[in-house]
Amino acid sequence: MAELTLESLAKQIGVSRSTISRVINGSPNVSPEVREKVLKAIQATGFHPNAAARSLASQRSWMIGLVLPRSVASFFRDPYFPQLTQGIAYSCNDHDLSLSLFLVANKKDEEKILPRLTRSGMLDGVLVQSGEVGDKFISQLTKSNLPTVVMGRPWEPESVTYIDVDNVTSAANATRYLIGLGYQRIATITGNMSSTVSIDRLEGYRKGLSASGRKFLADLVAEGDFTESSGYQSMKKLLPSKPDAVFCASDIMAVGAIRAINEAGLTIPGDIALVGFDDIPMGSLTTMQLTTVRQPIIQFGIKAVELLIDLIEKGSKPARRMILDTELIVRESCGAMQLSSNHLGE
Amino acid sequence: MAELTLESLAKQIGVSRSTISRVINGSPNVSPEVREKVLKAIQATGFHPNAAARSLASQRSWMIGLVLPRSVASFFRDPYFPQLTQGIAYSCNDHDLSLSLFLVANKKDEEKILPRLTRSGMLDGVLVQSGEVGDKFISQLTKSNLPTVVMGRPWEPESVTYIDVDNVTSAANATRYLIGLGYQRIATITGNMSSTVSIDRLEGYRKGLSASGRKFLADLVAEGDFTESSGYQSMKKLLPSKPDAVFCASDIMAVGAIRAINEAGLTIPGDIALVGFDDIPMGSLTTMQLTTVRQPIIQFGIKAVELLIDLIEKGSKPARRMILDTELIVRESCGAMQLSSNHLGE
DNA sequence: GTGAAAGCGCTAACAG
DNA sequence: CTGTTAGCGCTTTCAC
Repeated sequence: MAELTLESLAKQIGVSRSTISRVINGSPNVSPEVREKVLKAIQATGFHPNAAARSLASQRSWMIGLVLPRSVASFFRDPYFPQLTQGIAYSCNDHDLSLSLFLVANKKDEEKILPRLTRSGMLDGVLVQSGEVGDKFISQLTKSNLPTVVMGRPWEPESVTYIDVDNVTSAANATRYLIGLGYQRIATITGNMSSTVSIDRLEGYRKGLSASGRKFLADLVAEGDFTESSGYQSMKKLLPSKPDAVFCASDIMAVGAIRAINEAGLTIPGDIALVGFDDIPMGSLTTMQLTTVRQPIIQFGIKAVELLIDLIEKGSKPARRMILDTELIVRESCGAMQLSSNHLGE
Repeated sequence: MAELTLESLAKQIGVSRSTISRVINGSPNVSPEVREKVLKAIQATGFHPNAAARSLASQRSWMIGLVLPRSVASFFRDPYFPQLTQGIAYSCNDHDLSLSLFLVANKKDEEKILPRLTRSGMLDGVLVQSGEVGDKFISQLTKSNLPTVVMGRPWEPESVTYIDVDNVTSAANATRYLIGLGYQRIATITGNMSSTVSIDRLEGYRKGLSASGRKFLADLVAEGDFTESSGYQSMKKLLPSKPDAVFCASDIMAVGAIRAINEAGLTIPGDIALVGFDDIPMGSLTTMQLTTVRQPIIQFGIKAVELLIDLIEKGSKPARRMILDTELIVRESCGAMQLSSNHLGE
């Protein structure tokens, strides 16, 4: 088949290429009859405008990037990220955007990818996962002219647009909930403390304690790194301190903690109560019904895309901030089910 | 800062834009001195060519697509896919390609995405995950002019390029291995039989049985769908038939089977031996050391990208076919460890 | 070895 | 409401 272009199509149906361009781009300045005729021709020929030519002329690519910096190496270990990616991808479909995925493996990738992102005009904007404190790569991105939405609180939030959940309040609420259930020695397993999300959740844990007049005890805190095995190791470190409850900064670490608790011959929630964070689908991970702070992961992705679209269309300034709500989902592992039956309807 | 283009850069350093283009694209027809000067200027200014202009002129986008059809809904449930994606993304980085991700959620997405894929010139080629038998979307893709590599055996393999592991032989070997260990009633949990991979692994199971003169018994076969819960349900269905070993078509279904076996008060491998497929990282899934058929998932992604590059550069014809090897990883769940200590070094 | 010139296929003023 | 025209920033002949 001959190359199908605006020009050739235009000749076929006897209009100018501008007219076809107008109907494709939804311009109101086309008469109904002509629009009908053009639409029919497009349908019949299966014409689709050339993306490169379109981008070049309009200075818009209709493509956004999803960037996972090197510091987010756990990326495809934690079910959180695949879910997030799914939310983002579906949202892109709904908005007729294409999604480009950049997984940064190493320093060399960073150097190759950064200029491609910021200077090639390939993308209208990017979504980048907040990584470690001090990550140069992310700050170079936010300082560039490319519309950028950071997912998770950035290290230096000044004048950068980001979306996050309220980790501090969520963690404080979870901790206070455990206190309310009567637990005395509430421990926490944190993520790696080089990330803002871990800092925030630990901060929430502290606040939850102090709001109820409890002391913060260093030997009831263990640092993990958002992997299952770190949850397991951290729990083993905590056991000698005899906690009767543990707030885990992620579900996947809670799964590791469960393993350590079981191995020690202890029961949940009888000996140790547990609360996680995320509410990832646990079907395959453990049979324990985990009480957890639910993050609206899919929604997070959807909102992130919409925030980015807003940035692209209305400019990056002023920086915007969107904080999504979480919800404490009470299940077996915190022991509340045994104390009351009020929550059984969950 | 003023817009940086080939033209403006050329003026700055007193050469023509063709010359700069030549050094960027590695043409040999540039004198060493000029090349040096240009390189320095590019370095200093951080110049990066505009992607759209480049694509338009060269008819190449240096971008490939990863397409996950609707029929692969389990996508972000099974750890297999995130790993595969990672392999593909890293390989793209190495080859200076960009990766575009298309997750098809529904019929409407299919209709919107297909023409964008095949007619917009946005992509140099696509990788598509083989889905259900009869998937129209996939066959439209393979019949288009867009270079396409199918991952997994396609429904109609004639003249389509694909990459796969030898599922039939792998499953047959696993089955024969169980026979060799002395098991008498070997069952299997399959994936959804609408997919070629499930068909192939069941076929291998049959071949493994018949190669040893065993009969194929319908009540020792249960159909799952590659989810953990389907593994659990399938195992429950199989229990009344008293199998002493089970070959599971995926690790994630094996995890479900383990759960069902444990719930029934039976032990592994004492009462029932188990072999899985994939060799996904099980850290967080179960404490059982699962014997399994290892697929080289990351390698699969890397090779798929290289196959696609070959198609793009040398044309889609003739169709190519690449079959990767698997390896049986012997661990506790098949009972071999108790029979001999030869494999302990694994 | 280097520069000039002709597009690549589209959008977006600008006329009419 | 529609057509004409001038680019968007690059690659790629073609001369020199």
